[in-house]
Amino acid sequence: MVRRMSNLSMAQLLFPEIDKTPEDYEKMYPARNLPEGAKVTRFAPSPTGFLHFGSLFAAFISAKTAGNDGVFYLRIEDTDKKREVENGVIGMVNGLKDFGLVPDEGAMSETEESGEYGPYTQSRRTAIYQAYVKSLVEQGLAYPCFMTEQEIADVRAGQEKEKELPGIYGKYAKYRDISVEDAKARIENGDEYVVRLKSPGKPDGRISYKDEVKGKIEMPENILDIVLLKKDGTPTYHFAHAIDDHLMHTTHVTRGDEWLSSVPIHLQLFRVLGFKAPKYAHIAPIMKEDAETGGKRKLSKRKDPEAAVSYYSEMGYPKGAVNEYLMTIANSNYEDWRRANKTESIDKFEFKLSKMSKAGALFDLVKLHDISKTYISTMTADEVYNDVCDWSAQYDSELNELVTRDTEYAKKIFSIERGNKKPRKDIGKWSEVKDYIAYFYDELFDGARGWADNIDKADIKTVLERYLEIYDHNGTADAWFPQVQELAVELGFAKTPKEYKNDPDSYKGHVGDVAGIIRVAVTGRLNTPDLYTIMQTLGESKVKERITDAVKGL
RNA sequence: GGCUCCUUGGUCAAGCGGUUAAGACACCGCCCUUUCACGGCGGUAACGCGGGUUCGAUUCCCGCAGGAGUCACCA
Repeated sequence: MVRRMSNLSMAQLLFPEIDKTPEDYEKMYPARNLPEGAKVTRFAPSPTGFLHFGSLFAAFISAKTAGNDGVFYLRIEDTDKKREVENGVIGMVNGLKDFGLVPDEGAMSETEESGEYGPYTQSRRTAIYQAYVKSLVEQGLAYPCFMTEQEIADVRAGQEKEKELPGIYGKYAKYRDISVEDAKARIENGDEYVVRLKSPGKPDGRISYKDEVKGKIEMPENILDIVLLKKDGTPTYHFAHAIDDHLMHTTHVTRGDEWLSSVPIHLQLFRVLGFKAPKYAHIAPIMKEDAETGGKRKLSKRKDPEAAVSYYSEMGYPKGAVNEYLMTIANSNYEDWRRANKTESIDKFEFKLSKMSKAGALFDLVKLHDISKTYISTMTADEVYNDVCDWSAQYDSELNELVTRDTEYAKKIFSIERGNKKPRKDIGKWSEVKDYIAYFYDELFDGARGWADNIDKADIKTVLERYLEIYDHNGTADAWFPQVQELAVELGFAKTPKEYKNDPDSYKGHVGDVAGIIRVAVTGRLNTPDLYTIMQTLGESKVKERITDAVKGL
């Protein structure tokens, strides 16, 4: 009885201003009205403004777990002022949006948010956390701790020396049973304090739970009197996680597996608070081959440019392609599904947490590039055009000027060998486009160069001069190649590569060499898409001008 | 160091007691082809090590090794 009285007055001493109770908040945030089995997930970053590829992956997994029926929301974990960055929130929101991840509710910018379960920014939820801590103190489950940093460091040093579990617990929990009078005196004296959980854990206790991706996991129970509220009154991650995910009715907590080892703390918190714990899915980090050690390591913000999602925007990987790649890493059966459902939306694929890999996958830029090439090859010319415009507007003003100057011309270029049954797979990212289309624009075309060295310069000249004479811009695609063949035969080249192969000494080369000469004259390249289409796109005068110039240059 | 997770080709990975150990990317070869791509066909290449259990282990158990994560008033 005395004990209870003192708990109540302790709570009142610590939180005189807090008048709401947990019950009040439970009423404010009732269960969500969702279909049976619908999942509620979240992405909860610190607003550093820097979106790591691994975080994007975690957000992607969360969003896919919620699927179409559930809710995926964005919560901002800004309880550490040291980490904060100006406009960090909008940076995260835009980073997600760049890859098509738009939360159903939650923070939208530094000041705006949507949804019924807010605030979604932890710095605006202080009163909520404190109400729950107050209640815990009333129940004798939490207490103020006045240990100084130095004291804690000393305790730790001693524990390490004795090879004991480091932390504040048992006999090291100096203020576990502090009296109200003592606390009052210290507070009046201006001493700073944190509020700690009076951990009910037993030293040899074990807990086990089933992780949605890692499977059954068994760990020692938490016995540490962990900090609930920091000295400035803000909550620690652990406490905020318990309160927020409960009040926001999160059903599945998907997060990086660096959190795996704090699950015992979290489960204990949920139990002490009387909450039902959510399901956890701990996902492995995306790794990177480490050139220095030859091993694997996490994608590093400092060492790897591709760690920042902005890298993919800058390089111009379409968001759909990045999504394809993420899903490939997430669920390996996705590639099979995609092959069987080439034109279906990625949303039709049934993503499963249980199919995720337990170990960290090595990031594979080459594979991303391949997936992106395939993805872009299925886009229409208009889609390519629009994406190139959007990308270049932000990252390459010269390219942007070129493609927007003459929209029809640009679209014609992007239409070449596109939309047929075997579309070209050549562009992997938008930053390659300028080089790829360079010869369609005089400003970027740097002349006929790179002649194949198996043909004499004199023969090249003859080919071009004769071709100029017979070139018929109004000819059909079907008539074009036979004409080149005729020219080849006339000038001593084999009509087909096969003929040449059978008797190389009788010819100067074959029709492919002739086409190659024209190709170099017109485009300055040895490898291009279909030459006829290119010439049609360039226009008669431009083709003739290029060939004429090439002849002069020889 | 304690605790915990992970370990199939170069990479991502199927597999869940008996398989010629899938498939994809990359690489190599051939075919197709006016070039380059694409596409088609084929090829090289893997169960970390040591013990068990079992008629039989990639698969189950135990060690070991290696890798990763975590041990804050950071998330």
